[in-house]
Amino acid sequence: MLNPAGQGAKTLGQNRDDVRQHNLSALLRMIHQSGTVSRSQLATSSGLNRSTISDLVSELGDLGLVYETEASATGVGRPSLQVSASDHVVAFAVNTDVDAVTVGVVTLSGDVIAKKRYPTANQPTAEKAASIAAKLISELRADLKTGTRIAGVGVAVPGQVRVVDGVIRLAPHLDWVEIPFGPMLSQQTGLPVFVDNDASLGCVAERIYGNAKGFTDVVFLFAGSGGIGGGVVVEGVQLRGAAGYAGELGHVRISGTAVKDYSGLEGTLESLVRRDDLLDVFKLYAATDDELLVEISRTQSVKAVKLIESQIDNLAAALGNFVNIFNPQVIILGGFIAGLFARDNERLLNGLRTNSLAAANERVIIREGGLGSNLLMIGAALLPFNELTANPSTTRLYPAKEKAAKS
Amino acid sequence: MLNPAGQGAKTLGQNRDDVRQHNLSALLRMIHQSGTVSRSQLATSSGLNRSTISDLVSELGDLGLVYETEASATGVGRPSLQVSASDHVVAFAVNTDVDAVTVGVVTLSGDVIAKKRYPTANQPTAEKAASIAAKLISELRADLKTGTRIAGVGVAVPGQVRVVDGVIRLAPHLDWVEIPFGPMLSQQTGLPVFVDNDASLGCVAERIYGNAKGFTDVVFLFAGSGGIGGGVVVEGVQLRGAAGYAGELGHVRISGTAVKDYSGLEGTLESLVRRDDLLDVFKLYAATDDELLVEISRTQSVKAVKLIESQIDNLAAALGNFVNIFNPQVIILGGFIAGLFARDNERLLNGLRTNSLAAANERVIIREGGLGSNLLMIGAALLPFNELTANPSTTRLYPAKEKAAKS
DNA sequence: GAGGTTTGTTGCCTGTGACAACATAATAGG
DNA sequence: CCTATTATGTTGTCACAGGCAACAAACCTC
Repeated sequence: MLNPAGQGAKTLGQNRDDVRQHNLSALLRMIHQSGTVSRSQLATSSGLNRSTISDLVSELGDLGLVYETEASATGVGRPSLQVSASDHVVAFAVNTDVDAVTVGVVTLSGDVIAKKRYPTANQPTAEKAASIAAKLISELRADLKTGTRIAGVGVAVPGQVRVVDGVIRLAPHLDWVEIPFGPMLSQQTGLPVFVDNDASLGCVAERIYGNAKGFTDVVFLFAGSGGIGGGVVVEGVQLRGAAGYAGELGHVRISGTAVKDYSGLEGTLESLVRRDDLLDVFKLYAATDDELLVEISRTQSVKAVKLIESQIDNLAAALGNFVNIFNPQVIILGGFIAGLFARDNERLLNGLRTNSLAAANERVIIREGGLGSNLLMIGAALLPFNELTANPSTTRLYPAKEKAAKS
Repeated sequence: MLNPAGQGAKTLGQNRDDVRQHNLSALLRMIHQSGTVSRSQLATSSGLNRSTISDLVSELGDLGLVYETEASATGVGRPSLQVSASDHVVAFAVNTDVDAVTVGVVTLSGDVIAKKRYPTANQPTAEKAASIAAKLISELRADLKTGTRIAGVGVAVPGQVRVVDGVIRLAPHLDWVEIPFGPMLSQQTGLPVFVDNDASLGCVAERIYGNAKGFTDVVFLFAGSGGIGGGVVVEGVQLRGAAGYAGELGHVRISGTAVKDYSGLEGTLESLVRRDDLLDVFKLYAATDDELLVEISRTQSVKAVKLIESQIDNLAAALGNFVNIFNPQVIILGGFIAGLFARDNERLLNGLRTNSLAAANERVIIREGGLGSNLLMIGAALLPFNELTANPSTTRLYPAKEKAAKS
């Protein structure tokens, strides 16, 4: 080995077989992210020859991952065939939250075709959550159309996840510590399971299907009942860090105050911009996000306005940090902080400007998220689909009916 | 185009000719970063066949970029040929600082074989700095051995740089705003010029040649007379951001205090950990870094110790943020903050732990930089060399004697 | 010196994508 | 309705890069 810390995987040489795999993978990724693309678009985007595209697409078709349809003509010349991702290839998306376990079925074409939510009284234990998830997956699996094939399971967890082996290191709101959730669920379902942080997955989902679509440098911030999570995409690549814990944007310190957040850190964004404070001032208890957003947008109460302004200022300070650090093209806000932005975007933008360097902030766009309640379903499903698109011809797919499953 | 914001360059298809270029590039990069590698190491690291390595290396040899030597035997079996980066291929490294312009000559093998420093009374104007740099380059170029070829010029600037076109957006300590420094210097030297932020280059240099060698996730923090700069490497790739302004770690806000830094931002790391404050407390004026480091390490003055501890605490808060955000394997400190760490590493490590999440901080290593005064020379030279290693067979090299230069 | 081991070299082979020529399907214009 | 034009799909051929096997070379051990 040249390097002590395991570098080199990126600069490896490329033997001849890899080219085909690389190209298959590149095409499938384009098709997956776009849903439907014409062959000619594939050719121009990839730089590959028409004949090569033809060959590769037919191989993807043979693998059952895509299908072609004839398009109605739009201009001169022979109309190009439309290539679409198959909706007979699906992934299960799991979200373990404080008050429920949700499982969805997402097609390779990007649609959420089924979703089941299983409410839990308190925070479930990891074992409980895993068995609920396995049960829901089993039910949903039984309902799948014959011939449907399954790429795997993606799990979105509000906490820090060691991505390589699917171990949840710490999910503070669920009170889970060092849980091998991936292996647990894999054993119960017989499917490959991938686990990642919920906000990171939300970020990737927004980048591919949502309001950050097409951007290469994205900062995503999601505020829910469990604090503030973040995700970052840098030059089109998800920021994971050495072990996969990167992107904990809610725990960034912006103040010297001694207020602590859920993880015991002081003066962090999460400790200063709290959903509960808003609920308090509105005298709302157990409100949905929609109700909260309505209150934020219409309140005239002096006290509430003051709180909102203070939260906006703190949010601006944090966003300023992120702009200085990442120089993103777009910042996506989700949850109630999107409401703060909607309430007074001028104040947030001005605050952002005073808290960051002009060169970095001058082109930043701030937007609300665009995927709504399906955000985490789509994000989680991307995990198995990414595996599939990376290795289209070698990734194993699993049948809908479990009896046929064997290694 | 599939995407509105110009993605896709990464997922492009790969036509057949690219494979050769990719492999040539991969091999040259390995050789460049290691200085000397055996052919068998190249084969195992790259996964390419012996015969292919032989072919590719001989092509690199024909290009004059590498040469082979026979190694003394170390074990059983036929000894493998050693492949070394040529020291007849050089790059000029330029550092424009507040008090001097420095130009060095760096070989592809990684040695700084010449260096000239031209002190300036005050901050030079950009025009002045460019003409000084051009003059030094011309002198150094005349002294080069015949047959030496030049890859280009790399410039390290303490400020924000738009990397794509070499425009310095803002260098506060030099008082430069919106300066097309790259084009200016390119015109005067007739050589391709690449410009980047000094701390970012320092980070990359430390990662390839210094104390972060072999790590893939690195946070670099450098504190000099002009404030605190930072650089980040994520999964082996330099963090640049959308326009190349990312990594401004010195301007990260960690406190609500109203102290402003050089760029007018409040409560930032740079505003709270100041070199001038240390000089004040030691009653040192215009001290070198070495003198300052000695004082930091040996002082017993209560006032000084208090200041040092406060700076360590603030530094720890900032490092905690970076750990939460990037989850790095190693943090490299340069300048006087390395002295703070050396003075009381326990305090810094404890502070880091209380300011970051356990999962992310548990494996972080903190080290001082290892490249000393050559840091920026090596870092800046990497810019033209990276261009060369990316395209070994198509990058044009320039002769040592200027008269032979023609487009 | 014989045998084992690792590496460099040579010649041949395979697979992959480029390319050109042709076929096909649309629009534009008379 | 027919032709010209444009854009795309299809087919067969070709060039070229890297794999592979066999051999040669250089080292170690016994």
